Amino acid sequence: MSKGEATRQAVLDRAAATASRIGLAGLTIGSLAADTGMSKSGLFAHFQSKESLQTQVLAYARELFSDQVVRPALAAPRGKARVRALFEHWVATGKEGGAGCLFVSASAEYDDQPGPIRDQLVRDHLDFADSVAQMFRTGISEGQFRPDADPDQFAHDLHGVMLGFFHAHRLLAESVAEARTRRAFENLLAAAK
Amino acid sequence: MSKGEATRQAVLDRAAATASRIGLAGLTIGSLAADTGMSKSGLFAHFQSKESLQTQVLAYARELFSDQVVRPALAAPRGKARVRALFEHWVATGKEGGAGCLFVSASAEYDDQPGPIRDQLVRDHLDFADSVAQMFRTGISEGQFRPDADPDQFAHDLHGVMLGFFHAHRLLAESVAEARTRRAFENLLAAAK
DNA sequence: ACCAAAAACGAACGATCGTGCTAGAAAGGT
DNA sequence: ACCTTTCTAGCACGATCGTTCGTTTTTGGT
Repeated sequence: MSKGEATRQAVLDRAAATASRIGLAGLTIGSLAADTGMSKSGLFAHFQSKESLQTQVLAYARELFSDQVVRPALAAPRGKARVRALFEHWVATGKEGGAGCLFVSASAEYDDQPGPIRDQLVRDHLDFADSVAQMFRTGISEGQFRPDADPDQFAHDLHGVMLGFFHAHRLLAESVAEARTRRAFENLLAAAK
Repeated sequence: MSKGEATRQAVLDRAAATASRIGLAGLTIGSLAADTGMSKSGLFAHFQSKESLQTQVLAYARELFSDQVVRPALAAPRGKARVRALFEHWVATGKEGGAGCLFVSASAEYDDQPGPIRDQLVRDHLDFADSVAQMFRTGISEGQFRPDADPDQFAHDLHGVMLGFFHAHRLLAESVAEARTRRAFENLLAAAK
């Protein structure tokens, strides 16, 4: 990996961490340069514009999320166990301000602002929702879920459960957030069997 | 109502609308002044600081939300009907970018930034969650919900359902968002009976 | 060791940010 | 109709925003 690519990755890593705290729109070339010990112009040269920086942060976060949540789940046995593994890894990232948080806050920030950032968020979400639905579908064909259950509805519902988790855990710092989320998830699974 | 108070309200109304689109942190004295046809300093004089403006916008949005969602629900017969009315009005505000959206995006924005704004968001949410739980509790004593159901868990779950709705409706503009949300809500009610 | 290419820097730009200060316009009670 | 209070505009400030440009340093292949 070339030197330039290495620093680009380092910047993106730091940017993703910052963005999951103060939001993707709150990112600033200046403060990001200060964080990484670079000059503003030196950092800027790696990205052609601020918007490009933001979309690259998003792409970087998606890779992170895939590594931390999706791929580990795919390692679990297909069907219900895989859905459960997905949930567990998803919760785990949420507890430590991982990549999941970035998508939650970014989605809320850009849900009404057309442009490439929003487009990318939409694409990523649809992709991920499809993956979830597919995992659930496999559970149906394995006979672990009711055959008349709706995979897309399950993906939607699970997403709502996770949004509720992020809200309760990060905003309210409720110690019960995880317990409530687990109950909600189990209820979801129970309703599908 | 004095002239000053009238313009203050007008500014807050416009600010709330803008904030529900681009976020509470995205508010700007300058652009807000341009929107309302005032000078920057003339507008600023009504609020002592930007942060004060933001907290006042939040307070204004809470009144709006109470008027549009909570109070109409309280007009419905107690118990399950009231919970259902709450849900209906909640969905209605979400469909037209009302006050509910502001809280969703603001919560995501400030969930990791300590300060008065976050504090106010937490207070408002706890208050509202208590109201929801209380409505549900009444449903229990009316015999419409299982006596061993957990009112706080219900409030948490319903909130998750609504977050899922806002996400699907506003980000993805899914036409099925409302239908999925209704199904999720009915499942929640069914599980409580 | 040389040298082209890549990477980082420093300075500067116009714009806009939030925030004061001061003078004038409007409002409203008398 | 006056006078005090309230409201609004104009102007300026330091800071920071994203971005450009020219120069200097570093890198890595030969």
